[in-house]
Amino acid sequence: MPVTLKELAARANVHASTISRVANNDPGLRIAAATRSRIEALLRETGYQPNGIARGLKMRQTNVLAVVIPDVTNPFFAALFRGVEDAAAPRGFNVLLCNTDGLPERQRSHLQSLQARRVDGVIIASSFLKDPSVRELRGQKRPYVLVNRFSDEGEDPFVGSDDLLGGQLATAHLIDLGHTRIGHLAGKSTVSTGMLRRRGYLAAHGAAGLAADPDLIVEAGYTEENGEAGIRRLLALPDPPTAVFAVTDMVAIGAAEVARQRGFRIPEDLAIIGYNDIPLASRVNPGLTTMHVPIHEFGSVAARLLLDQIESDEPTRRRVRFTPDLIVRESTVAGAARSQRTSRPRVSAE
Amino acid sequence: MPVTLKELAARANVHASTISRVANNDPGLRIAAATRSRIEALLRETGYQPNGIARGLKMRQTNVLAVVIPDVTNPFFAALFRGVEDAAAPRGFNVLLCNTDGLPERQRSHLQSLQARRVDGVIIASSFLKDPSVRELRGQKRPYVLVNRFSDEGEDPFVGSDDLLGGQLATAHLIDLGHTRIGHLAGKSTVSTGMLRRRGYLAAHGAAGLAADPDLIVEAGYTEENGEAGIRRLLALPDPPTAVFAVTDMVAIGAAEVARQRGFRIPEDLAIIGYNDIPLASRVNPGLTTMHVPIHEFGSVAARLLLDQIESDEPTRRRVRFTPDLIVRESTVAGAARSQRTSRPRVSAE
DNA sequence: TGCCGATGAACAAACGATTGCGCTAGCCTA
DNA sequence: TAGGCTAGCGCAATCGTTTGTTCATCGGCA
Repeated sequence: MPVTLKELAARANVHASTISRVANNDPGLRIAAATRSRIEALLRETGYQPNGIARGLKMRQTNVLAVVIPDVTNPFFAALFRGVEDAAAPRGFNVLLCNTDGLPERQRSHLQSLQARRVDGVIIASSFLKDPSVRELRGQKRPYVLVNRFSDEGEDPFVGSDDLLGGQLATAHLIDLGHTRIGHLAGKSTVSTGMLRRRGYLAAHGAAGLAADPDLIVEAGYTEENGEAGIRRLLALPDPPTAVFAVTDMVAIGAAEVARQRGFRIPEDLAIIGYNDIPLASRVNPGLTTMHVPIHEFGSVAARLLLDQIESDEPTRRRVRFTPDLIVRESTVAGAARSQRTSRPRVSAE
Repeated sequence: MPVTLKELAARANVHASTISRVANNDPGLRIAAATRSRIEALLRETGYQPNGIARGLKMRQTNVLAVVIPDVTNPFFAALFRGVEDAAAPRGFNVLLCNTDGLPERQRSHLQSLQARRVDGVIIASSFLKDPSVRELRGQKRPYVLVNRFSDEGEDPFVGSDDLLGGQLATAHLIDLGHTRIGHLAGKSTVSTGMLRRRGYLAAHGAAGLAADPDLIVEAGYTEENGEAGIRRLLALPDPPTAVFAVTDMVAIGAAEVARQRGFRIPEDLAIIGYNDIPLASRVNPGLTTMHVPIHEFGSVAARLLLDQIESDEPTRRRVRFTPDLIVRESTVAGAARSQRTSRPRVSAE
């Protein structure tokens, strides 16, 4: 049972408040040197640590952040979380992790629970374009930051990549390689990344004077299984694509696996490009061409945005968008250098 | 600003305590039907949620668990965490995630912070054999469970695999394939998994009447980089091994990568077996032969052990050990069926 | 009519910390 | 010697709940 202020007070023959001031190094504290050293000795001796709960109640601050993601088993979100914790821990914050599996009801119940717990801030990388739970969050005064995906009109604080540009660059890469029938394993149109990357895909076609065949766009999802199912539909087409832009690396990996099982050589018969450059991307065979985004930084920047809001006690509307970067590997260009980065990512913040 | 009991009390013309009893559905509560429905309507209308901090202070329970791991970016620990959360969330618990990067001082500082926060229980998958921070934990009355690695004399509650047997089975597999010079990329001897799997490696040699060459054992570590460095040392030997047992899949993957870069064909020139069967293992090329352990279950069983302790308010000494299972892939047997599981894992609990 | 037992709800004391303010010595000054 | 200043602490309210106890009211019964 940890020691309390009151017990220490009894032992030192002073009032609890005095112990508290000494422990907290109250700057304006006038105290006899003897008393101070007596108390300090006692603090060291007992290894006193203030009860964070009581302190949280009084101070109205818990020093806890929460991260809400679909699934930490997905390397993208694991890296994101590390970014958050690496920025939060040095500033004395612990981080709760909540997995939603992409289910709105789990997201709602997690957010409710977080509100009841009075966490100081929430990072959500799991939101939909029209997301009631995010709307609620806007109503409260609790700081929050959206990561990777944004919601609605985009008035929320946000950290992510320029998905429109990314989708465009990815598709343009395939076009540059001479492909004209390019499939798109798209994300949900209810999710910003899905919508924007798809728009980028279309924009690249437009810019190249290519007509985009609607049949070549299948709304897959974000998981490996989604990629497997999606590529099956594309390959079943009468005139199947020679290249595919997948909305995420996991989708691309699932697609590549199925294609290979069906005897397609990659990239000769089917070129594939993903998005995010998760660690796994450079490790699969063949290495996955993809759009690199600074995942770890997403997390740390989001955390800093949150912490600054908490410390300054005023909300922000800052939106930080990183420019994605094409990484060419063997899944689009046979014999490409593995794992080579073409340039450093740039950042644009508003 | 969320509504408080006192405010509701004023609005309903009753005392705060009455609201509290209604909200908590106090079984022995005698209350006029009219009052009750008036209060219930108010509760619904305002969406009242008790302040978890105040409640935690009074009840001496936070409904928060913590998971302490080296790095969630490692798929093994990500899966472990999911297991914990999947078991904890339905019972109303949230879970803090703490990454230590294997640094004892970060572990200490996290554990201190967790103690100050009065989390209800701690799951540690990052402990050393002689671990001062675990020793401290034993001193407190806070429930804890060690996962995967245990500490000291092994009197702590624990969930993991039978590492001695696992090491033995892995090595025996290589011996069965005809290898006689088998390298071991070992874990730290200060960590239970490292020590036991190494012992299993030696035991398999003994059982087969093979002499184990001490030069073939290099204490590598647990990361991919450790595997890369380790295999370099093994390959630099005058009489290098024809097969390698790596203490974890990540180490095996690092080793395989370097070996392949050096022109070794796997498994023809060098057979490699790992441990844990992380998702990545079936996806690298060639597929990694490994010892399967139920990672997700590690987490969920550990969480249940913890929750049972918390609810019953009495500590446990239960130790649950799963039997690892050989999964043969192409990294030891050319043309082996990918991803095939030989049998269901069995469990032994004490 | 007077007493008693339910009934329905208020009171108040925690839980452990923080913090503005008040109080008591002692010393200095006029 | 009285009044004032200051150093050095203690007091007590507060954060929002929970929960054992007390209190008032009312109906029933003798």
